[in-house]
Amino acid sequence: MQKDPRIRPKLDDVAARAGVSTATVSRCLSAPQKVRPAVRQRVEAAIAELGYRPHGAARALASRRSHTVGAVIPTLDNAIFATVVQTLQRGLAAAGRTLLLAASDYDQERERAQIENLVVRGVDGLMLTGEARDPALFELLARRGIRYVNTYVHHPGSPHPSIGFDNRRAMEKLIAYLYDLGHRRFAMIAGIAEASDRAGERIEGTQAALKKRRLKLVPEGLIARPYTIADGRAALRHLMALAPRPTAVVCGNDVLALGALLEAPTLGLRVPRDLSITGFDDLDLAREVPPGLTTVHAPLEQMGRLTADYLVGAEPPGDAPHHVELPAELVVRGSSGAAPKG
Amino acid sequence: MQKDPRIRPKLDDVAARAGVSTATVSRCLSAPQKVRPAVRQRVEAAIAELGYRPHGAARALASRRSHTVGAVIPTLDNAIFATVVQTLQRGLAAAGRTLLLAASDYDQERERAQIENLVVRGVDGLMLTGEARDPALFELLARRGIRYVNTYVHHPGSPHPSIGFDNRRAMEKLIAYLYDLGHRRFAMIAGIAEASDRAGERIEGTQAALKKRRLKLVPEGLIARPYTIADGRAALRHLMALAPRPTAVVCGNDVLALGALLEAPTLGLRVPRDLSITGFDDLDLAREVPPGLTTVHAPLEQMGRLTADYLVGAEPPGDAPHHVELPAELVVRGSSGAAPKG
DNA sequence: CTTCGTTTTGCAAGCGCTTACATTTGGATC
DNA sequence: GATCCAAATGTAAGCGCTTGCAAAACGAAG
Repeated sequence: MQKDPRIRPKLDDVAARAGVSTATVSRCLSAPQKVRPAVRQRVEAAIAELGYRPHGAARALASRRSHTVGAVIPTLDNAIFATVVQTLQRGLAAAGRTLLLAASDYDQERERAQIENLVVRGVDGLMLTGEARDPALFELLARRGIRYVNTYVHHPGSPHPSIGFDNRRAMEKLIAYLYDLGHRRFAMIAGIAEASDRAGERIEGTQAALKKRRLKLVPEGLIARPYTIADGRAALRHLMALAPRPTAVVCGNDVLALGALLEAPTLGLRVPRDLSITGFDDLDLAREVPPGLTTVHAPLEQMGRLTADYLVGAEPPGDAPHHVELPAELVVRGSSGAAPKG
Repeated sequence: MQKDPRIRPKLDDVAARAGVSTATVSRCLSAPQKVRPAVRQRVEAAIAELGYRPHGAARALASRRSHTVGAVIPTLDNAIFATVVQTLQRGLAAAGRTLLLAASDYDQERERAQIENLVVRGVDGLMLTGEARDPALFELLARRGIRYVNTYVHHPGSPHPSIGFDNRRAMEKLIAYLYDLGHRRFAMIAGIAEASDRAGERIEGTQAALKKRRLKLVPEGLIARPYTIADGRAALRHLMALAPRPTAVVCGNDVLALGALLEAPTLGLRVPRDLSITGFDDLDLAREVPPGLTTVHAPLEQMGRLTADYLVGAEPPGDAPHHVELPAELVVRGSSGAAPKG
């Protein structure tokens, strides 16, 4: 194989061409202010002429920083993760970092594997989804000095940094609102708690809020389903076959709620007159689909941005773990209203 | 700083502990069948006891392969990219590769920067969106021997590998279908051609198909908009203010079509009786929103899977560029029907 | 023109691993 | 047992860059 120096020139080549040492070229790349303008210009010219591009792995090896951040999310199929990843990626790119993305498909073992993999890849920071995972993983991250943060949750007491919102409290607000509208018979179409601690917290929050009001879900009124519109539809059919029928169906997320909302007419139900339906997340669609979906707004952009800031941040993590609570506000739209009489 | 060997043990430590050379440990990691089971076991025990994890950058530097694949997409905010990235990621993970993700936000300059960045990171392969970009970038990839592929397009004549579908042909099918239903007055709500060659191809495909039938878009009947539901709504209002009114509104993608579909009732229009609306992509929602959106199915999962296979593939790229055409089938649902009389 | 204190530069030792190539080992064969 | 071959293992030279430290260059001050 012919060794053509034009192909993949290295630091040495640039140094030779510019008539300086490799150290100087290296400094031009990572700390330009440390090198005299005249020299820098020569070096930059050499770089441009040779089409030189630094070798990331070599840099990472020598400098012990990869300028890379990892994220492990359940799936990109749901906009709530896609949006956060999108914002995160933007923030990282702006700070010269590259995003390594992994999806766990809601599988604990796969999540572990992905985290390990990202650690091996040398990420400087790591965004995680939720908090439910083997403590050994957190230990691993701590031992390697990798900055990480749990997102989509807010656990002020936890030793692990988090940036997110309080899922339980949001459900409390929602139930309070529906209760004040006169609803007393509640049902819930929830996500799978085993797969997602956020789904679990929303269920718990709902149950706690009801209990506080001396209510509970109607018998068999809690259905847990994965996140698809079809699941939401099917679940609503089930719930509406119960007696007594619930007057309010609280959904663990907007996708399920959308399914319920679309199914209602086919069951001869008018929303919100016969039935109130609520979601969680506030997807774009929640605003668009008639009559508008009452839901809880998940502050996704904020979460992504703050996560990027935190993971890129230089300040050494303080003594207390970093906890940021973002507001998850109730958004009232047309899908909820006064409970039907009787 | 105390040097605790338990923290970040290295290959040497494992080798010492197992009483073998570093070469053997290395082989245990990357070619286990080359080492005798007894020895391998000792090494694996040592690895486990020490909690050893290889150093990705060092591996990449020494082996000249990063086991990393990059993807540059316009945005994750649109499910059509999220789905492909999701599938791609799965395929890569299954092959032991990690995905580096970058979004260009439909900006050429940003795309260039992202590609360069991924090259510097040492990706072994690269998924690109569309084909419209500075040839210098393709040269760069070729020079570095990085395998890449354009997706979402099919350009059999191009020197650059592609895995995707024929956007023009899909529009031809769609127009043929509408024409046969009696439609003669067409309008289009398209994506921005400057930002996306796919959007451009869909416009051209539509215009060509109409021309072939001695038709064209009604005057001022082509509106280009970014991808949001609100844009689709606004665009439909514009189009319906034209005289004569179009009887079929062809949309460049499902999001715009959804907007149009949701706006129609507020304009007093019944779909498909007064107006036919079509989309492109076949999002999950297209099936769910009444009366169902007629659209073109974009084979996203296939595209993601094949892209992963190709980028992971070992066979050296043949002499002819790799081109895979995926079917983009018309999916007829309730939003299209016979043209209204008169 | 010295002398000193600052920058600026260069030198060279790694960073942790892979992999030709050389050497040893373990059997199979005679 | 001796002989030979293939398979297993070890040796050590990098992979391309960063960075602590030393040397040189530069100016300001005397």
